[in-house]
Amino acid sequence: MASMKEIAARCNVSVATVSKAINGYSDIGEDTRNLILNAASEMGYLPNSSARALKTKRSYNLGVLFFDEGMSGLTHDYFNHVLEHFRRAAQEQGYDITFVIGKDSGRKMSYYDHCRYRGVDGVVMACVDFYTEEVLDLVRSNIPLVTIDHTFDGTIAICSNNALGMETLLDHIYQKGHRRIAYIHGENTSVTKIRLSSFYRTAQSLGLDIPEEYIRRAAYRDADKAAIETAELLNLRQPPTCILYPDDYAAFGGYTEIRSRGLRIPEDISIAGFDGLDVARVLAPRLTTFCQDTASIGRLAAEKLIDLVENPRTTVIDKYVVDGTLFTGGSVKTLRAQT
Amino acid sequence: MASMKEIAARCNVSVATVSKAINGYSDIGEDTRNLILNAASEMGYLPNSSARALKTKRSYNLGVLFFDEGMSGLTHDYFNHVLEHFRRAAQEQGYDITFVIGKDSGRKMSYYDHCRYRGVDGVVMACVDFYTEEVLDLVRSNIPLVTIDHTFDGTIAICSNNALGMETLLDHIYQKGHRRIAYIHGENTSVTKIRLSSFYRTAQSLGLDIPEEYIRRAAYRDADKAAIETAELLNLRQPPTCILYPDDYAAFGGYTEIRSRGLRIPEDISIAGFDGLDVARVLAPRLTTFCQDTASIGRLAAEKLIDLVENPRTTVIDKYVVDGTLFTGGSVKTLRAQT
DNA sequence: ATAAATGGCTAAATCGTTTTCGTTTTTATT
DNA sequence: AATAAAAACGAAAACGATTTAGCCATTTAT
Repeated sequence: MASMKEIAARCNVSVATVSKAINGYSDIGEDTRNLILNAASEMGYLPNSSARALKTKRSYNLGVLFFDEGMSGLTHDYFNHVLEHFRRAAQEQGYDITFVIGKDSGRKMSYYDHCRYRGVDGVVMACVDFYTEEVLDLVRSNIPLVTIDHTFDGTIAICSNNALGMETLLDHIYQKGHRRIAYIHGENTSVTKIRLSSFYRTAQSLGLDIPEEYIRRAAYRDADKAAIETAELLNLRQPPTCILYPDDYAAFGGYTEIRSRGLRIPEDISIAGFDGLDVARVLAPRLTTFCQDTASIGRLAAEKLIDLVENPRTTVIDKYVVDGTLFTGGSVKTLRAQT
Repeated sequence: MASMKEIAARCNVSVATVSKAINGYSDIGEDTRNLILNAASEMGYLPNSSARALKTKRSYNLGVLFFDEGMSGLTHDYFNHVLEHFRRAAQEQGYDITFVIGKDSGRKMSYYDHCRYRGVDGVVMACVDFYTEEVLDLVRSNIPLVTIDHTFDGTIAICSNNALGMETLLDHIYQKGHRRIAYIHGENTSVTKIRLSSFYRTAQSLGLDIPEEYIRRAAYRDADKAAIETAELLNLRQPPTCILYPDDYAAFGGYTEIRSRGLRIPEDISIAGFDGLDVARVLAPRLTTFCQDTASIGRLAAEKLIDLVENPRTTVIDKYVVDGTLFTGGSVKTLRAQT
């Protein structure tokens, strides 16, 4: 309500002086500054973010771009954990966030246009299909960008260490004595590719032979599909002794299918998830899974993005890899070594 | 990049004319309008939201205020479902959303100040502690407001029909033959109060006698506490035959505790949840629960808030109650009637 | 033929800041 | 005492839109 103009009038100074006093410029006398600051707080002055943004071209707003196969948006477990920490870190530094949508959401504006329209200072993007024209337009623009779990040339990337996760998980299972290990992987994203290749690489270095029929596919968080694929695996003449799932939630589909056949976990078959979200904690036996460090990922993304916004560089090739940790539940049985 | 000024220059008209042409005013000739519109799209014109907001005092931004005991934020299952639909509905109508934070988040600005600073056109609030001074300042302000699952005088409220939910659930369980029914309720919020009183009311109308020791407390989504309370209930000399939980996730704590004692669900004891979120779907047996209609709640909140923003009224006392539906899983056993 | 109404357009003020470039006054330097 | 330098402040333009009031030229009514 109260503007600089009113403060200026009250203090008999110009609005330029008010602006400088409030923004801590050095060419304002001690006494006038105090006069102005007191008046400002008495009058409940707040800067007008629109006016400021208009003039400075800095909105203190960060765009969040998220799009996944299932259109789950904020209900996406992994993403909302990352985003929650991103939001906190951003807001601690005075940045608010805005959800960027594109034509897929029925609007005429593209992602890039939406960003321009709102004047966001930077954008974080996650889990989208990274290769549509609309996304690439944004990537090629001069808007500071941080990608999560994907690497573009010339952008900052924050990546969960999926390769390590898969390696750790598989190694753990191997150490427990398992040799027939199946992997139901997720949709065709860069994350999945990394996990899959890590799976093969680790298997090879362990000397494991993974029959092709042990590799199957179910979408992220699709428990029903996971159950179906589990059934397929169990029906094999030589079923696996352990099944890996794309995420903890999908692993539930496994629990269901396995138990509906009267089999027990882990006595009759072992399973493991990926993500380490809350759901993994509540099952009995607890699910062995690889916990991604969503807090660090979100926070780091915010910090690096803000740093890029405030210290523009022409070329950026930073990639930060965030490690996770293995959570050992009771869903993987210790077998005596057998080949 | 391209501003109205540039379009005006290119078309040899004034910027006023450009503005009117773009905003569909009637006093612009057919031909000039087309000229301008073509130039605008060729030049990739986009309105500048800051400039527009500065002049019109309408930001097309809606504030989202959410605060819960556990600081779960976007990871809160019920809330993120509601919010996802709120966001979609809002963005369909050209509104973006901004997370409003207050002093609790370590910033110097209060909720109200944050709203003023960003010039949000309206605010939706949910699941916060509705009676802090900071929140009340916002409620008493002249910013259009919609509350979710809480009623203030003079604001629009969108409420999930928790009373119906509890009644439906309890009635269902009663019909299944249960008479000794325990209820582990959530934290002390208005929602919990409604459910609790509905529980008592329904119990009374069914002629049920609920011993005080059957009523216990665990925070929302606190599976561990729920497990502890479950243990207490099972240790009673006269344990219940069915236990109600504050939410589906908490019910998991029940599964765990119950099974760790070698008891079976529902053969030895029945349980039911509340919320009907995805997690309820993946357990075996599926959890009987009351599904809140988060999609309708979120969408309705957006529609009503935007309507209020665009059609200001001085007094508002609307309350919309959104019904949910019972999901009958296999977690409640049919007993032969016994008193 | 004149007055009134209409259509099509513009000038200019305004929203609330930031920022450049002065100007004035004071203080330091020689 | 003259000059230079520093300190404190202000005028005004600019950011990109919206909107009011008015102007001019036609058209229509009288």
